[in-house]
Amino acid sequence: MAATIRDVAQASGVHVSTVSRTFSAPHLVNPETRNRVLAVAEDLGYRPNRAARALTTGRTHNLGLIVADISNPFFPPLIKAAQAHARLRDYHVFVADTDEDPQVEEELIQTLTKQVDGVLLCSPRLSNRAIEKLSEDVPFVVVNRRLKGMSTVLMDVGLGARLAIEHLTALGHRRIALLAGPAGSWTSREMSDAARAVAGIDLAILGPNSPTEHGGLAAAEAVLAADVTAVLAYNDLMAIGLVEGLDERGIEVPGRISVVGVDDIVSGRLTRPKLTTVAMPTEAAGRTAVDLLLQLVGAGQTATPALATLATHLIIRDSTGPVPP
Amino acid sequence: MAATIRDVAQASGVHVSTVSRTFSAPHLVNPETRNRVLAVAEDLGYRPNRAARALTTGRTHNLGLIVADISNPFFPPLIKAAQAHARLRDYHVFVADTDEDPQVEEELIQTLTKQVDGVLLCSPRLSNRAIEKLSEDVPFVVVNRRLKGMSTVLMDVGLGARLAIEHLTALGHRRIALLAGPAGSWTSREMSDAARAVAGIDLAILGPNSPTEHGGLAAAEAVLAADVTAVLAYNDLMAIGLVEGLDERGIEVPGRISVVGVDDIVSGRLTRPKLTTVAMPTEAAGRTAVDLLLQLVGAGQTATPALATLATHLIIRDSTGPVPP
DNA sequence: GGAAGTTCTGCAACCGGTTGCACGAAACAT
DNA sequence: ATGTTTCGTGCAACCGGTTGCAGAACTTCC
Repeated sequence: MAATIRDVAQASGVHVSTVSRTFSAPHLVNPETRNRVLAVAEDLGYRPNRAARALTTGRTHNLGLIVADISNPFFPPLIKAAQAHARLRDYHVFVADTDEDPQVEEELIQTLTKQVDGVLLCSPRLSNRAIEKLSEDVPFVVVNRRLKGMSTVLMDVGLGARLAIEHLTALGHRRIALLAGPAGSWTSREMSDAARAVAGIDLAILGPNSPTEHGGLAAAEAVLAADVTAVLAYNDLMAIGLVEGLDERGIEVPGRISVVGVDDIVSGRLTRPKLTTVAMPTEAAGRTAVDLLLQLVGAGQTATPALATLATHLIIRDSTGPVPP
Repeated sequence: MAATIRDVAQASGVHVSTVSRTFSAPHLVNPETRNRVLAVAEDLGYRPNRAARALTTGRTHNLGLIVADISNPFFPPLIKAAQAHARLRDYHVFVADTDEDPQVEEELIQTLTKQVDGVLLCSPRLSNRAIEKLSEDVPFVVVNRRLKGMSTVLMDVGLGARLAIEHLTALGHRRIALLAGPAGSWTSREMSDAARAVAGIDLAILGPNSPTEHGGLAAAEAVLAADVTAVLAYNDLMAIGLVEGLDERGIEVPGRISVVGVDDIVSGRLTRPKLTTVAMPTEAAGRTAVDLLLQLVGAGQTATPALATLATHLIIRDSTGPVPP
């Protein structure tokens, strides 16, 4: 089997504690000894066993990352960035998918708790109370949900919504629909609040809707009934679905109706017309979340929760145009 | 801190070993005692510490899942399925992204080795020799690469390529280009072998190319130079990029050139024209891989490597049409 | 030359579980 | 009544590291 610390100790004629220190506190051991130990360790292919180390130190050097749906194209860049960033700091990442089920989410967190130093919760579906309860056991960073007393990374989707609406009003649109997301989504509420705050427009809020292509497709009828010239959708998938639905009914985008999405997923750049959208700083969010979490982990219970708000920006492509005459 | 096995033992007036058995070998303990212990455990919120358990049993109940690029839309469904399937069997999954870098891949596997019972390697970029070497330390299942003596899940992309080519020939195409993927990709070689085996066509193999939208875009010129009427691309991303590149040059798809992709990613259903493509059984692959891996883990070194080949099928949409006159 | 530091290493307990072994009590057979 | 099983539980060693404490060897300073 794989070499243990005792094999190395024996082979290099020192006590196990010296070998241990060679790896976890090198400055405490004589350079000469250290080199000898390192040489032997290298020779035997020894690598410290993280699970064993975790047992005494209480630090697993693992993080948990929980998302509602890995297949939603919004998440992979975040996961990727978080994972890469964590790796640089010598942390591994468990990724778990809750399938949008709060029950699963809770179980997952509970079984993961003992194995990680902290958990990244992305767009959680759990209630605030449940999250607060669970956070007694393990540090959390929440992404895309405001939760007092907890470290949080927010993407300023309110800003994005305002930019989008302003872009539309600049094009002459006055009657605008907001295609809302799932009920209870923080993001969705944030968007409608921001949109309502823009003066001089006539806003129709439609929803809640499923945050998928299909949800957008299904909403086409409601959009037409609302008699608007422009739509801001909860996310790109819905926007794409909506364009499809409008197309089926012979409504041109952006000729008759302009459409704006949110997320800037890859697909949005590939559809015709190319989607005007609010770009989310997902990679930055992943990295920031890991930073905040490690900060929390390092600080122990004395931690002050931090709040990071990341700016969003509007990407103007081909799905928006001047209001028809 | 969280309750340990000793807390439970004390509170229920039995020895720690009895508590341990209550969880890991219930049949060995008197039902009455067991219930008492369980009640106390429940009361104290006790959950067994997996890391500690791993130390003695040698089973971590964790799996590693290594992919080249989480952001490539081909992977998330596989990750999702694998992760969900593993969870049902009480396994957690580390997901790591190598950024297509063999070096990173190797390091990742090495640091993960001690923490997992087995590793799922998806479309590895490492050399066969390196993989064989690493497999001495931990069981592997390789997805999308044939490796003798190792458990393997293959998606029959050769079949897919043949179906695609036959579809094209049925439409009258004779001069067909194959847009290859990265050098050293098993999938890519498999596709060209299968394509070459189809009689009666004039096949141009173009590549290697980067397996991204940009790679497809960049290949547009080469495709035109090859003077073909149809193209089979290594994957959907490239196919979409290619359609884009052709469009920029005023070449209609499928009017002048037909294009077929591989993977059936969501984006392919959203582009205009909708992409004809070879659908890959990614979810099934994820589940099968987990099954094979756990089988291997259970069997110890006596394991016989297994090979699972999953069928692919062709989805005909709008990017292919009859050969132009 | 002796006291007071430094620096390095060893000892042993500990982290939170698991498990082979032994032993006492109850159940069964003779 | 005695001998043999079976069952349930306790004991203690062990998994592979970490770490507080103690002491040996070597400096440094008066």
